[in-house]
Amino acid sequence: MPQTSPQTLDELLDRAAAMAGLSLGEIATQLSVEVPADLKRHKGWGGQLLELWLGATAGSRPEPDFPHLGVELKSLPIDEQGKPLESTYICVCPLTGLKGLRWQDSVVFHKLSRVLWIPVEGSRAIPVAERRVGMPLLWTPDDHEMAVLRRDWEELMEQVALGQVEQITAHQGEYLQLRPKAANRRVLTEAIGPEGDKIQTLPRGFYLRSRFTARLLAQHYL
DNA sequence: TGTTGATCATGC
DNA sequence: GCATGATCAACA
Repeated sequence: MPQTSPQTLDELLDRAAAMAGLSLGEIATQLSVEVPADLKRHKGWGGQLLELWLGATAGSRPEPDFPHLGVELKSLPIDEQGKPLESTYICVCPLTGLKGLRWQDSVVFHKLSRVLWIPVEGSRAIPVAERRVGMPLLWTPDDHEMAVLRRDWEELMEQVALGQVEQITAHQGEYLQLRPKAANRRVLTEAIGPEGDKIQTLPRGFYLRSRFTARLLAQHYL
C-alpha cells in the first residue's frame, strides 16, 4: 500500500481512511515492521509507522510532512473515551534571530495551517499491536482558533525576544505552551539573555495542549 | 488525575 | 546539536 508519496490531497485522505479501524499490529505486519512491547523506548514508533504507511517524506526537516500538499501529519493518542492522552509537539522554538519575526512567517503557523490528525488508541492497558487507528481528520484552524494561537505565540515569543525565556512556564498559553524539547536537561542551545546578551539554555518546543485537541476532536466528531 | 518538566530513538 | 517522531513519570 505505502512507500510512495501521495500526489494529491484526495490520495492522501484515501490512504488515511483506509487505515481507520486497523490495528497498529496489522499495519506493521503489512509494512514488515516489528512491534515493540511498549513505547518506553520507542516513543515515536506509532507516528513513524503512520508516516511510512502514508508516504510522508519530510524526514527531520522543519517543513510539513507532505510539502507539496501543505499537510502536516499528527498522530493523536486517545483514551477509551476518545480524549487525547498527551499534548502534541509542534516544532522547536527559535531562541535567537527573532528580529521582525511575525506570526505568519513562523513555523508554528505554517505547520498548523493544515493538519491531518489521526487518532490512535494510546492507553497503556492496550498492547501496542492491538491499538486501533481511528478516522482521520483534516483540520484547518478557524478564525477563533487562529486568533488564540497567534496571541499565545506572540506573547511567548515576545518574552523570548526580551531575554525572558527562562522565566517562561508551561502554565502560560491558552492553546499553545512552551516546554523543554531535548534529549535531556543537560542539552544547551543559544538564546537571548536578560541584557540582550547571548546565553546558553535548554532548547524549547511548542506544544498544543490536550484540552485544545480534545475540543478539536469533539467539534468534528460529535 | 491532569500537567509539567524530563526523556527516548533516529538521521544527519 | 538540531530537528523529526513523541511518551514517560514525578508532582501539584
